Amino acid sequence: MQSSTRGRSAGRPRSAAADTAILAATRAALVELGWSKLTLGDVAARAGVAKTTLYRRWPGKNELVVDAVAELFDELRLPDRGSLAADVEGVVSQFAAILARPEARSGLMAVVAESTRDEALRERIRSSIVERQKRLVVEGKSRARARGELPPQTDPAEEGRTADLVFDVVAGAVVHRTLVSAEPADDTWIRGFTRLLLGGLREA
Amino acid sequence: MQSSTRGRSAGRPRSAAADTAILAATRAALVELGWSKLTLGDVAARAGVAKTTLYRRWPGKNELVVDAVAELFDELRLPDRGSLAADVEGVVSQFAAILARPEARSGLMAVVAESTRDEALRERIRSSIVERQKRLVVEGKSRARARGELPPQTDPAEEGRTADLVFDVVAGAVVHRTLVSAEPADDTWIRGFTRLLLGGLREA
Amino acid sequence: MQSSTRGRSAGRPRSAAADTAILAATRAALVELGWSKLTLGDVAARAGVAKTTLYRRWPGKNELVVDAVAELFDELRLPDRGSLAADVEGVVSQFAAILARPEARSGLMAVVAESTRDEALRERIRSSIVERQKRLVVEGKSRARARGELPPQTDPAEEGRTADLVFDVVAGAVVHRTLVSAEPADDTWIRGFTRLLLGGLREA
Amino acid sequence: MQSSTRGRSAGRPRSAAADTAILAATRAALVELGWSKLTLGDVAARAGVAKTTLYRRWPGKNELVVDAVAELFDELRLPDRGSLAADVEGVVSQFAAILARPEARSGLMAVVAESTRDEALRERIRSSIVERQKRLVVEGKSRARARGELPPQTDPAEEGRTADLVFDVVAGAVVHRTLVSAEPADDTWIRGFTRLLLGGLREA
DNA sequence: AATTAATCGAGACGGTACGTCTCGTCTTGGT
DNA sequence: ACCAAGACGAGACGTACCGTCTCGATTAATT
Repeated sequence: MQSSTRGRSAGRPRSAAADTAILAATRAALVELGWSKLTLGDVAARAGVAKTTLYRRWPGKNELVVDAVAELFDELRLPDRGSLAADVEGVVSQFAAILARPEARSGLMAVVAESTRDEALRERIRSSIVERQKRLVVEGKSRARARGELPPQTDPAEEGRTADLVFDVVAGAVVHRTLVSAEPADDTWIRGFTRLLLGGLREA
Repeated sequence: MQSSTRGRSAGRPRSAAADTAILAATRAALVELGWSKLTLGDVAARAGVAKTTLYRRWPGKNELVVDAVAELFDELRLPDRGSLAADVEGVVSQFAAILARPEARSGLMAVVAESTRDEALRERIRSSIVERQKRLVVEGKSRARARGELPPQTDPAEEGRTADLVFDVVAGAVVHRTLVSAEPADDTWIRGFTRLLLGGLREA
Repeated sequence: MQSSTRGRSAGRPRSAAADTAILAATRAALVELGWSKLTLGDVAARAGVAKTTLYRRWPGKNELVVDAVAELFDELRLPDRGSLAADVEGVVSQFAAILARPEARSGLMAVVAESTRDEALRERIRSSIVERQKRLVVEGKSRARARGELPPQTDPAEEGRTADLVFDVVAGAVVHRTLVSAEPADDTWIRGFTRLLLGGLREA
Repeated sequence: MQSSTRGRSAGRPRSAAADTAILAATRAALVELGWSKLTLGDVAARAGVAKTTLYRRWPGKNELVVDAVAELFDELRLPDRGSLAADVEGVVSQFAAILARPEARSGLMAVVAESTRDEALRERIRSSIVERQKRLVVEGKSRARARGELPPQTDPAEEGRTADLVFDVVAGAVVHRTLVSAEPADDTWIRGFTRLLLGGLREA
């Protein structure tokens, strides 16, 4: 009795609007309550959805928050500002702006903390957030190379290692500045950091 | 009438042994259960202490974990290995080793996450962990200066800013590498990172 | 749109079996532990029910015990033994037998004590126990009147007052004998009490 | 080397004022909080005394409340009003007045309830309250006999049984009226009850 | 006057139960 | 087959008292 070709199963299809509403409700709850006081019952209520609907789509709080937060980082862009230094400053500035938003601050570190004991969650974070944003480093480098600010690529493996290192340094420094040291990543700080990073890159 | 100057307060004094037992039990619970499944009732039971004793001394789970984790970082030393590069590699290596221990991994990020919504907790982390370990940066720099590897100090304010920046970069990069990217900070990575950092420092 | 008239409310309906199990468990706990050592957690465990289920249905220990004890008194019957004296002796004997059971002894006085400071509880006791059993007095009187042992009813208000008085005297005397004086209400005592009561009734 | 005859032990003697203060504080707490919310810590604080002092003198809450309540019933008097009926009405009225006071209402029934599972407490209640007040029945009867309202005593054992019965009926009826039926034992009720009681007594 | 010993206040201690909250699952009837 | 509603078993939360225990400080009677 299966009419269509693919497994378009019978019965009422899942509401597409529900996913959007749930993720938005999750971010709203993160803003108001923070991660530890966020409850799935509350998210369901905000989204106008039953708890069962929520559990049907996400295994639990951690995975839900990862998805809700991941969307925030997709806003990052790498605008061409003419020089490598300016490009780096621009993207760092955008990154700092996202980390200044409470829904990101609260959620991101919490799921990272949880991920230290949950391999599946770690993988989810890596694929949804980390690897997804490494595009910025790769793109930035190739653009700098086109401008002649960096020497042409040599060993691809070495290339990957350097990209990973740069990503850890950039993301780590901004996160540590804003969340651990709890001081603003303002323009002065960003300029200082960029000078240090590019200096290191030229030497290495 | 109170005879003495300060309040050698009346009543039975608090047991000093209890504090030690509680912090050790907290670390043990972090290893076994991780932050989110750690319960204060369980910690109390492990420490052979009543829940009330625990609540009498710490306001809650977050503050307890901060204190339990802070002690771990006091193990950090800055041994003189003859050159700035070797010194940095040494301390980064120790730092990475601590972050490889599950009681640190689980606890540290979680309290940072909580601190995004709790000013008092943020201050506790800062004074117990962050500021406390900046000593390493200061000491390393002065040692390098004595060796002539760095120019003598000029502006003290500028000096402080640089120390903060270096601390954010070092701590942030190692944390991001081990917890977010979830890859080991092995000797290869440490050498690469140190080269980048020192290159940047010389330029800046 | 709600189709039916009254709120056949949505959601899973409450388990009817739980109520029965909880009241039985309450009586069992009263027998073993008495009122003051009875805990709602223990009752829930005995009934194979979660604490929340219990709190969803009763506001607290007092109300639960009232309901558990009230059922005991519904066993009282007024068998026709041929004369008013024999009827009274019969029902007093049954009443004494109930008060000899530990689940009644423990619970009844305790909730009466609590009710001195809780109007709602007082009303609950009155409707579930006191007024409910006054039927025995009314029925006994009408039966005696049919036999010609008592004069026909005159003033209905006066009638009600007398019924209340008789109920207080009978219930009070038996309770005081068994619980305060703490001596058994055996056949000798019951005969003596019945003679005194009926003597007074004929005069009054 | 004990000099004196009795064991007048050395050391600081117990404060006599403390007992008075504690019993008064207990009654005050009964009025404000009732039995179930009365805590020994609170009583100690009201009495300006340490908890240890209180536990040194009473085994627990129940015994303390018995002693605090027992003093209330010592106020009962049997004034000579000229006839048995008037005497009974007088003492019943006093008894009802005491039971109208919250410190008696709250405490009395609670300790009776507790006593159903505590033999030592039951004995304490009996000796401090019940037997102590049976004097009223004995005195009332002998006075009535002197007036010729009752026949002279015959069998002493039978005499004791009757006194017990009368005490149970009087105390039980008043308690039941005021605490269980929770209606006032006003003059109308007292007159009705006295008529019933004396009618029964003359017949029996 | 010095000694002795039980009392006193204060308050921390190991326990236990409280009543509430959230979890993730399981029934309902309705769409 | 999906949905909203809401009851369910489970178990941690942070608080309140329990009755006991250490403290140093009093306070009389005995030396």
